[in-house]
Amino acid sequence: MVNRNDVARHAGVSVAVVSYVLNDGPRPVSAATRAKVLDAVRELDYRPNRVASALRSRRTWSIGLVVPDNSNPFFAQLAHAIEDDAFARGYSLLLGNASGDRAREQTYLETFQDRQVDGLIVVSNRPTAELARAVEGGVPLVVVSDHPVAGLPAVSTVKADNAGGARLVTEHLLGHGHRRIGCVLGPRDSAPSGERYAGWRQALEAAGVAPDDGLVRWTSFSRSSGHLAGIELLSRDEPPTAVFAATDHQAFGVLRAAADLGLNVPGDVAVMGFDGIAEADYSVPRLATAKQPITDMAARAVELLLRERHGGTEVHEVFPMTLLTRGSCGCPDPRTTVTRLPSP
Amino acid sequence: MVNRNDVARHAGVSVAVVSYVLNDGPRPVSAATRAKVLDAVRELDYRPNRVASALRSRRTWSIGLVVPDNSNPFFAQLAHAIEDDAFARGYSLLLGNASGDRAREQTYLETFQDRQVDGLIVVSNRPTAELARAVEGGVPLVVVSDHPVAGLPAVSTVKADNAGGARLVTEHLLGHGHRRIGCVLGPRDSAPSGERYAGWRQALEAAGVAPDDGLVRWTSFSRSSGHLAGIELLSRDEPPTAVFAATDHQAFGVLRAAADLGLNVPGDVAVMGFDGIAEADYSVPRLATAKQPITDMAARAVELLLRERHGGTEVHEVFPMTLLTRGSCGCPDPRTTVTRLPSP
DNA sequence: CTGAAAGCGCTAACAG
DNA sequence: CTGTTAGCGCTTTCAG
Repeated sequence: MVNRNDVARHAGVSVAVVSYVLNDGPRPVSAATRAKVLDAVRELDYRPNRVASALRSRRTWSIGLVVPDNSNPFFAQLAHAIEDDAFARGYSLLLGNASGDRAREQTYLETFQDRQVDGLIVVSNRPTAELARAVEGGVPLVVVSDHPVAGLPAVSTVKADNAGGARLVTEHLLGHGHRRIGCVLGPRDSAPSGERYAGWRQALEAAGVAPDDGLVRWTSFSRSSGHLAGIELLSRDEPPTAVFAATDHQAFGVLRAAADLGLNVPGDVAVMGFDGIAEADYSVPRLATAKQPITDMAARAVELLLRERHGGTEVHEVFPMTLLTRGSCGCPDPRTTVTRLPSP
Repeated sequence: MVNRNDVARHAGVSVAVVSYVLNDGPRPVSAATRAKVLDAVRELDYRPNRVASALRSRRTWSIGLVVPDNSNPFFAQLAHAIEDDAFARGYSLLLGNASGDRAREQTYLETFQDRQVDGLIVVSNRPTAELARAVEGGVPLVVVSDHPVAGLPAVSTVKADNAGGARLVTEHLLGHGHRRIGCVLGPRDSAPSGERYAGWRQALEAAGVAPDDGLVRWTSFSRSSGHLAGIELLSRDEPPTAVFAATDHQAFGVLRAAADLGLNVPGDVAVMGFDGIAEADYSVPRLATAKQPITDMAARAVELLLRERHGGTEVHEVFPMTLLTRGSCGCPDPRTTVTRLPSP
């Protein structure tokens, strides 16, 4: 493999000059010398070894991303958005799935630090404080989707307004005239889950409807859990007339449950989700939901992460959610009526 | 940061011994010395710098994965499966999205090599030969989902039996009595797309039905393209009574198109997809499809990649597909009939 | 403006 | 069984 010494020899300059040219500094180089070096680089097809560069400069130009499960569309879309930003800034992305395994998540936190990543973005069920403890080495860390706790180490966080989003959804269902609104949540110890539950309660109470915990299901954030919870709720003697699911994934499960029970959505039961993943626009009926501004959150997470290199102070950002009304909540579905196209 | 010198000093041994202990070789170490070293490691909370180790040993314990789009469930599930295998073997995964941009894909191929990955797995629309050219540095490469071309450099490939899968699907629709079977494909220059088209033709011809290219739509592998193609096909004067879509994503678009046109699936039109992504089991109706053995393919890709380190010869593997019949093709949906559960 | 030289932290001969 | 030492390829200070 051709290395920097070969280039220096070929160009008839010292190895330092090759660095100066390639890194545009830290010392200036005359135009003539620069040209000689660039020619040599081209002729030898030289590509700097980023590992050696990282060792010396203490900068790997890589960031680590740990998510619960990259095949869950919400995390997938978040990961893609983060990768976009990282790529634009010249960083590469190391991706790890916790896969519901604390030990595995911990291993990734450690191995990414051992690999000297320039920063770590973590999406986790674990409280931020616990994650911060795992990152004592001084690697910048940004936590996505958990809430900050007072008196933490310098960890920035980025999350959506979970309670506000849940209120938006619940208020919208109330607006459709529903009073018995079921609520499918994630695990009890998940912070986002608790906040979405709170939003559901707040909206009901504000409307003078007593929240009925018999209509609440604490389960896990998956389609199958949503399906099961949906079957349970919709099989009650007095079933809810609408269901709010804490993730779009769970809402898909509820849509399935309704179909399994021969119920029409939104006629017999309205369904709304949470997250605003892209696939929500392609279910039948289309899934009404509240959208997290995924790309904005991703952009901010990367920005905060890289800013911390320069010793910024930590920031806790909460992003507002947007209501997306579609067929499943009882709103007219804009594209449901399609004029028949002429055959080509 | 505590480094290996600190450990050696603390343990009262030489730096070499620290290496021998931590790497379990290449020289043996007495039990007593080993204990001293391990104690020092624990007391100092020492973690080896993997960058330095990589520079010296020429092994990064990382592999690069380039996919078109990690938020597409098929690639997401493939990436997850690959990450699982990599993790189990102690490798970390660098993930890059080509995002439909040749230049970006090329940049990733290069930057991952510059980062000295131990291997590269690429899923791409570009022909394998072209990818192989981008990887001259001798980095092991495995291409997923494209077909091999004779006379290539040593590149192993892994793919599903696209034509066979398409035949399975088409034969199944024929078995349901359909004769006018539409076909929604990806881009014309995509090899998998061409093979799925061939499978559709073969099945029709074998059944004595003349393939009608008026029922074929070459488009892109997305939900929206599937939707548009579905609207077109189903709005014809003589619409197909069944549609085979070359990806599940496209099939979701076709399901939407049917709903938009007020058509019942499978009553008015049967729909089948291709890929077997997890979400196909949660659409309404459930999407019948042919499943690629994603985890097997991922496992094999990683295995071939790492085997090449030891100078194996290239292999081209084709994985068989499995038919998954569900409500959308006209088969009874096992879980459609659910006994009402008693209220809790 | 350019060159020489000292490492970054680790591995693995080679020597004892 | 253990210690010494020469780098891996690069960056950057310090001299010239």
